[in-house]
Amino acid sequence: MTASIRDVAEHAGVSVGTVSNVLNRPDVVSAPTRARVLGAIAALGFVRNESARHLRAGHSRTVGLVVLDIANPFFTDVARGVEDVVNGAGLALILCNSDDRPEKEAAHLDVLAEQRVQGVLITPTAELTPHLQTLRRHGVPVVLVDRRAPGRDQCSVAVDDVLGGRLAAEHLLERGHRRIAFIGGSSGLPQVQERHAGVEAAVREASGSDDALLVLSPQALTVEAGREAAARIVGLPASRRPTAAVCANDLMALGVLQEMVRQGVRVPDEFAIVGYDDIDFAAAAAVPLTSVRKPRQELGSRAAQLLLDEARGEGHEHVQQVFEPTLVVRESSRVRRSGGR
Amino acid sequence: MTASIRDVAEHAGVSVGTVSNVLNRPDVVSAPTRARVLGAIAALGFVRNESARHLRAGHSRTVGLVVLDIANPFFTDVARGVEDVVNGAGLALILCNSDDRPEKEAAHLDVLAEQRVQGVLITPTAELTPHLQTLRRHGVPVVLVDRRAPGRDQCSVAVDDVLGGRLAAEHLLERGHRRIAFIGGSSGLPQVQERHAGVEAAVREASGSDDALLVLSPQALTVEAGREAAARIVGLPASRRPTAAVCANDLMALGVLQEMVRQGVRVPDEFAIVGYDDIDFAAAAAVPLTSVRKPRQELGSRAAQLLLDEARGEGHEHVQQVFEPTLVVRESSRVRRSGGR
DNA sequence: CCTCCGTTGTGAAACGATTCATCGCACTTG
DNA sequence: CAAGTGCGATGAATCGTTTCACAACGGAGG
Repeated sequence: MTASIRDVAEHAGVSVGTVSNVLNRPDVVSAPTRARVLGAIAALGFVRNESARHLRAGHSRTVGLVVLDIANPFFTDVARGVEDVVNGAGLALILCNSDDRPEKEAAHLDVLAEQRVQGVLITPTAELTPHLQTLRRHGVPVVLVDRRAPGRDQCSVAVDDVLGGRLAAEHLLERGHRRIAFIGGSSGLPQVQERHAGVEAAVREASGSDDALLVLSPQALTVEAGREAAARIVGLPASRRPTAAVCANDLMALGVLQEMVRQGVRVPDEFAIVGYDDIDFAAAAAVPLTSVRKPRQELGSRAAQLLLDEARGEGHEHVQQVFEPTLVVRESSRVRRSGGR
Repeated sequence: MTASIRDVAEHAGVSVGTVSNVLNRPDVVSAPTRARVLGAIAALGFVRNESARHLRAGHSRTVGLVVLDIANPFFTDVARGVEDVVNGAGLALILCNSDDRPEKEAAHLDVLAEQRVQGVLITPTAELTPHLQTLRRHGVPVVLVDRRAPGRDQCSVAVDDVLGGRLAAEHLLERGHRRIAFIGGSSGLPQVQERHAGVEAAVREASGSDDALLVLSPQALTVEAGREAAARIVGLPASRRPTAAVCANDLMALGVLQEMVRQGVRVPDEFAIVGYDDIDFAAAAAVPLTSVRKPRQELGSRAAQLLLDEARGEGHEHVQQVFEPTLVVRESSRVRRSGGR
């Protein structure tokens, strides 16, 4: 169907080696020959077969990125950062979505392994999945994104989520909130656990115990889950009901906000909300969301740079980079309250 | 580095052909041999080289999707629909982002052509780019997404955007709005032009002329562009200022809403807003957005099905499918007004 | 005992691009 | 004039997998 390098050679009256030279080192080919070959390429509409190149070269020109939720703008922002760097290096990006499900993640990793990608960027569902281990044992560079590497033998680009959780909780405590909810998730993502730990530490320091902290763990980190969590909070007796929540991400925070508004609970007067990630939509919400900001795009671009460096080989040193999050205060937590109930 | 089929053959004491048979038609291999080969595969951690398979087979196991804006949830929803179908068929998806820039689109298409993808799903920046033409001439199936094919010789999955624009405008006209803005974009996307046409037709039918329609065309279809457009509207003298806007997509609508709120213009009382796409965030906005709903995920899954059918060959018939949009009314246009001043 | 047949397994020939040792040729130089 | 030099172009080998014609072998049937 498609013209091969042999067809081009024939059409131009040269050998395949010469065509390849025109493609890869034009300087060693004389001008007239080069012109003839280029003419043949144009005439036949020749397009290089990447698989053949790859097979011969031993390494492909693609990189894989596996995210937890493609519908979460946090990850599309990360993906943008990755894409810029990867495309800039002349490579193609295969973007995969695991939906926080280990089976889907495993399937994607299998495909990426078969494609012989130069490396994999991943926010994994679990710490050390067998598929990830296998990949690394095969010498495929793997960089963890938004997740700290457990050891020094691997690159990672993460955010200090304990600090993030602490920032969020301290902010609410300062505003006088005494009963706080942490709305996390049940899948056990370390990011969520760390945020939880930060919140817990802050609450404990402020109140001496963590009775003041209510922990909810819906299944997923989605808007829908946030709505459900809010409904449960509203259903609590007033004496035990928290007056504010730290959410594991902005999607949940938006869900909480929606449900609170729907139920007639005034935000932030009756209930304050702090989100996490500071996606663009946080600022556009019904009540603009206070959120913990992470350098989303930079997370992606830095991770991609580390991956490319590792893939290039030659004295690569593993880096476990940790960014510091900052708190962006908006309406959803603005009003000062006068101490507990 | 990685074990090849030859290593496996050696390790199992059989020929490469037999290993291949174990992989591709296990039934023709005797049970004991099969077991030995599978043992060797496990022992060596053998992973098929997809490029070599592809090279031999003549066709790859990947599909490309090129979207206009990966940060727009509309497209991530479409991508989800595509992914489900494509992965379900055992293929991998290469997701690319053109940012509505022809050069980026062209670069992505080049890469996809070199990868010899089975087909391309694309929301193109322009009608008939040379790169798309070339791709099709090479026999690569191309399905247009959210864009009607110009002829019958190609599959497409689109939405009737003229109707969508009309629904939005008629809704506002019914509510008594007499001066309406259409906030589109300058890049000339047909989708936007059609929405514009629908709005214009409705306004003309209602008022006999289209003096009542103010058209703004910021550069991009983003939140930021929406904010700028809103600022311009607020800056108009009251006598010429529209009382409502139809936006080319929800991102812009969110931007318009944000700026209006910031400037103290009450929505919907002083200014009504209708968005387009009905992304999930539309319902979570400061003032929940009225929007024109499209079957986002279905758009993707249907397009992917058509692509796979075409790629399979054998009596494929091109389909130009058009979905009907519906209007979802929310707060941002709820209040009835008493006719223009 | 010979032939035929079915079952397993073999090995070489592709697929398309790259690489590299080699060759032809024109020119320079001693 | 012979030898040396350097530029351009050549073509065979190679990457890993699949495919397919064919071989080896054991058993059944005549």
